[in-house]
Order: sequence, then C-alpha cells, then structure tokens
Amino acid sequence: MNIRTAIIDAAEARIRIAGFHGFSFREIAADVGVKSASVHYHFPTKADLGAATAARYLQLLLEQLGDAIDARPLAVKLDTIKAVFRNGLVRDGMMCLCGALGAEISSLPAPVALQTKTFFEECRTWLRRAFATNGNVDPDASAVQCLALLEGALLIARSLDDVVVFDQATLLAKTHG
Amino acid sequence: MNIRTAIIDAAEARIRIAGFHGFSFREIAADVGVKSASVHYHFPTKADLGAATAARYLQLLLEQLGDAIDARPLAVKLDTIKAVFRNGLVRDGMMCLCGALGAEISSLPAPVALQTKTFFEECRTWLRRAFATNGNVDPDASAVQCLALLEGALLIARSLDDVVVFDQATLLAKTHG
DNA sequence: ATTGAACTACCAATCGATAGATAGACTGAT
DNA sequence: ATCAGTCTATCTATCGATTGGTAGTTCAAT
Repeated sequence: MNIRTAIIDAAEARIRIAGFHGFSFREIAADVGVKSASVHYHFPTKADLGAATAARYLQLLLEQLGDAIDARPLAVKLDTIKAVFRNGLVRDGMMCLCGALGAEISSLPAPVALQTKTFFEECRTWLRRAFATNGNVDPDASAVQCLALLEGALLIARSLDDVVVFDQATLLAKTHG
Repeated sequence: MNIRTAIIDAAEARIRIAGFHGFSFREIAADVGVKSASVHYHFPTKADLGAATAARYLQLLLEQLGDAIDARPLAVKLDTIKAVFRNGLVRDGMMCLCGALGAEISSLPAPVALQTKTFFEECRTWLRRAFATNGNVDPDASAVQCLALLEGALLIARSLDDVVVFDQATLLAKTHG
C-alpha cells in the first residue's frame, strides 16, 4: 500500500544483492510497479534513496537487538545479533546491507557513505556496551572482533554458498566474551 | 610497457574501490592511456576482464603466502596473511579484491563469481593446512574463522576509516591457533 | 605479406534526472 | 453544499551522458 516503503524494500534487496552501483531507478520502479519518475518523486537522487535505505536498515536492526545493557546474559545478546546476520543469509540469501555498502565505501555518495559509517558505529557501540556490562577486559576490541567476524562470515559463507561456513566462523562469538 | 598488465592493474584498483558494477571500460582505458576498444581487444567482455583480474590476484596472494605446511611456526604464517590484508588497507587504502567481489557475488557474471569462489576456497585450504600442521583441534573451523576475521576487519576498518579497528579486530588471529 | 595492437567511429541500450501533464483528494470560503 | 484552489502522487516523454560491445582502419614489427 505504501509506495515509499515498497521503494525502500526494493532498494534494500537490490543493494544487498548487487551493491549501490548495481541497481537502477528503472529496476526499482519495475519491482514496485510504478515508473522511474515516481521513484524520483519520493527520492530525488540515488544518494537520497541509498541513505534512506541504510537509515531504515539501522533502525530495524537496533529494534531487533534491544537494550545493550539490560539484564540478559551476554551470550543471549550475542546470539541475538548473530541470529540477525544468520537470518540475512539463510532466510534472504543476501548480504548485510551495510556490508555490501561498506565494500564500496570510498566510491559512495557522501550521504550514503555517512549512513554506512553510522551503521557500523552503532553496531560497535551496542556490542561494546554489551561486553562492558559483562565485565569484559577489553570491550572495545571484543566489539570490533565480533562485528568483523559476523560481517566476514556472512561475506565468505555467501561466496562459498555454504551456511556451514557461517556457523563454523561464528563459533567464537559465544566464547570470547 | 605491457598494456595488458596495466589494464589488469587498473581493473584491480577500480574493483577494489567500487566493485564490479562500479567501473567501466572507458575508465580503465583512461587510466591506462588507451581507448576502450583496445581494452576490448585484450579482454573481449567485462566478465573476461573481471575473471582475469581475480585470477591474477589469487596467484599473487599465493606467492606471498608461501608453503602452508613448511617449517615456519603457525604464528609466522598467520602474521604473513594478516600483513597481506593489512597492507591492502594501509598501503593501498583499498578492499581485498575478492572481498569487494564477494559482496556482490550473486550479481556477478558466472566466470567472475567462479574465480571469486576459487579465491576463498584457496585461502581456506591454505589456512586449514597451516592450522592442521600445527596440530589444531579443528583446523577447518579455525581456517574460516581466520578468513572471516580478516575480510570483516578490512571491511569495517575501511568503513570507519580507522586502521586501529583492523588491528583490534585481528588480535585474535595470533592466539586461537 | 602477415600479424598484433592500437586506433576512429559508431551502435543500441541504459543511466540518473527533469519537465510538464493529469487525475484525484483535500481545504477553505462562500 | 458547492466550487475554486492547492496538494499529492503518479504518469508520459524526453534530456544528455554513459554503458558494454562491434566494425573497420591504420601502422609498425616481423
């Protein structure tokens, strides 16, 4: 019903498959069932669409993660973020949106690059606080380790077309807290 | 001197910055100082150029890594592969070529996707043998963990524009052998 | 004379983006 | 209640630029 939302849905899927340089307004329009001029009406430039898509992606992630410093055990929190990435692989067969954007970060329009950076900063902060609440000796390093492991595992499991690779690679995520 | 090599050099740089969908024959031609028709002479299609670029990238990596089962201590071997990835970040300011390609794997022409997959398989095999030679309890899992950590650390350090992030994220690579 | 490697010139298709028209829904004054 | 004016969201049509790719030519080296 909401065309604007449907446009972001289509853009998210396209970017997660082919990156920012790998989709066009006409493809998005065809996905949604409108003309490309209508997509430009909602998002004047491709940068606007990319930034809006990344912003919504971050918002939805944070909703799924919940409070980083609540009473849940660290293992539960880590399983939660791990499940989000794993679902992207198993359910959608797609990259993390910002993983795809991050791979081409230095060729992105400024607003898209900024949103991508914000995504990773927010992920790092959430993980750092989760680790710190658990009394981790180096929560900052643990946070970037965990984040790198998740993004890398997704990238490689998808490239090798093997979910087992993701599970093998993320075994550590439970234990190095 | 060798135009063909210069074309692959340019393609490698472009792909590592903007991905497979983010460069054109005309850009490559301009980089090298020839016309786009000359690039097509050496590489008839974009898929040919992409696959050749990935193949050379793998070959150069394997040369840098050396024998996976020689007498070097595991820590030295891991430092070697870690340095290769770190150099890509610090010296070139670029992604791993196959990290960039892997992020868009399901939208790549078949020959390029295949070469990308081969790259990760070769990396995994090298790491698995290095871990196994050292008596690691689960060399297969350790190999994909290490590979995921390296690719993920590169991706996130570049996105956050902070080399420290790479070093923090890859601290584990030495100890979990 | 043949060949490798470059060139000029072009193709149809697609790119992101814009202009202008239109149909319907809402708003406020009569 | 009606009508004029405005707004929203879409459309058709088009722009100049660029895309991957091709045909045919030139020229130096063998």
